[in-house]
Amino acid sequence: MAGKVEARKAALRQKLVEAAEIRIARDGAGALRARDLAQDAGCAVGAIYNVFDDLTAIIMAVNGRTFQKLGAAVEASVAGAEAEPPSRRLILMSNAYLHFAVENTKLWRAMFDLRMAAGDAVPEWYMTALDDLFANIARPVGELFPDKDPGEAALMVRALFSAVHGIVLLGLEQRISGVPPERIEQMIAQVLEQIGSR
Amino acid sequence: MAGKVEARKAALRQKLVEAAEIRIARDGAGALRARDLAQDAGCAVGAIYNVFDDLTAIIMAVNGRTFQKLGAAVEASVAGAEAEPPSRRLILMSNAYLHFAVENTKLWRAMFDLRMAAGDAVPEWYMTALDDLFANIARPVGELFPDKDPGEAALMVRALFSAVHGIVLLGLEQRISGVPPERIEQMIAQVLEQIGSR
DNA sequence: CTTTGTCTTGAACCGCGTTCAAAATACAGC
DNA sequence: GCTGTATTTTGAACGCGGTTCAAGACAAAG
Repeated sequence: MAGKVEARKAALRQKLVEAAEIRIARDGAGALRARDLAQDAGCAVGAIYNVFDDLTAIIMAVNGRTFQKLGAAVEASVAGAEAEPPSRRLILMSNAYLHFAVENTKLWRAMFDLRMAAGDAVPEWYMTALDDLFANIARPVGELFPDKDPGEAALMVRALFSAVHGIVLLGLEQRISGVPPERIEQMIAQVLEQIGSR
Repeated sequence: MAGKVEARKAALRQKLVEAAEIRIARDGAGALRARDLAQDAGCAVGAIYNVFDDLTAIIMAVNGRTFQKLGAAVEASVAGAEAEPPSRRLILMSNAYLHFAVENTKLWRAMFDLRMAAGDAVPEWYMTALDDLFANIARPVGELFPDKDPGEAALMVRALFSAVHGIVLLGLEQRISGVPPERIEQMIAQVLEQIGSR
């Protein structure tokens, strides 16, 4: 039976990622414990390290899945809305981002909490997913500012994404704004409408 | 000699906070070690706990000082610029915020990294410092939108702060934008100018 | 069936926040 | 001062948690 080991490894990988996803979603990435994970996956603690370099590698794997879902949610929010004005589409995407963050707070946080270990090579899937997300934002931005050169437009795309991210981040943080999601929607709309109607 | 103990305690408090500030500024809050701190302050590990509840309390104390400095830097950036148009003043404050973050990255990060332990009472100094900061932002916002009611204006203030915070945060993060500070200034200006000139 | 290389196991290692019993120190009453 | 009591300071020890590693289990080849 050749390849049995490979299959075992792959199965363990998947079980570990699934267990980690459940635990992160419930308790946050900071509460993830190797021993709990091993128990969930029905393996020894040491086995984890045959399949992943360390715990952060598992969190990264979970983050990959989260990023996929986030991208899909944002993309879906403007599917079939091509006729809407560009600023409206920006607001739709931002609200999709907000709602994803509200409904998957712990998983969403895990994506940004993880301090990248000493700048060693951002994973390729990360850059791809990010580029996809930015491409969606770039379309309405291009319509709003047709005279901007590509470099400036790219900067604007990042600026808008970061701005919305900031509003969602601090809006969900108790100590800074601590306001209900409807208020956060208002904040996003206030800012983006100003930009759209200049 | 009554009160000798108090004096000792106060001196230890200060030495610990100073040592912690130096270490956080250099290595980040995550690298703060109780044993290192005790050595820096010339006391036993246990002594730390006679003076602070735990390590996060020390980080909080450092954050308090950082917040003071940040507030002062932002306020100074618009001192004597009352004649400038409001959107220009918003940009001045944002750039001050950016430069503070660039020059004190680790200390600035520490303020936001600290997960507030289960929502138990945000410290009073925190709310005060935040309100002071928001008051500075509220002035130009009030001039830009004189017709907005107070509630909406307050929301706008928070939205703008959060947006700028987001741009600075992700701008300094390698994996998302990873652009030089001048570009971050451009991003802020792009967004705020759109808002100012509606 | 034996050999050899690989996988799996979980006890052990180590770093680190925090605690606590013992030693040191401060203070009050004489 | 001196002695007894209370408080503070000490640092070794505790507990937790990520990671390692020597020993046993297992798979593939001869």
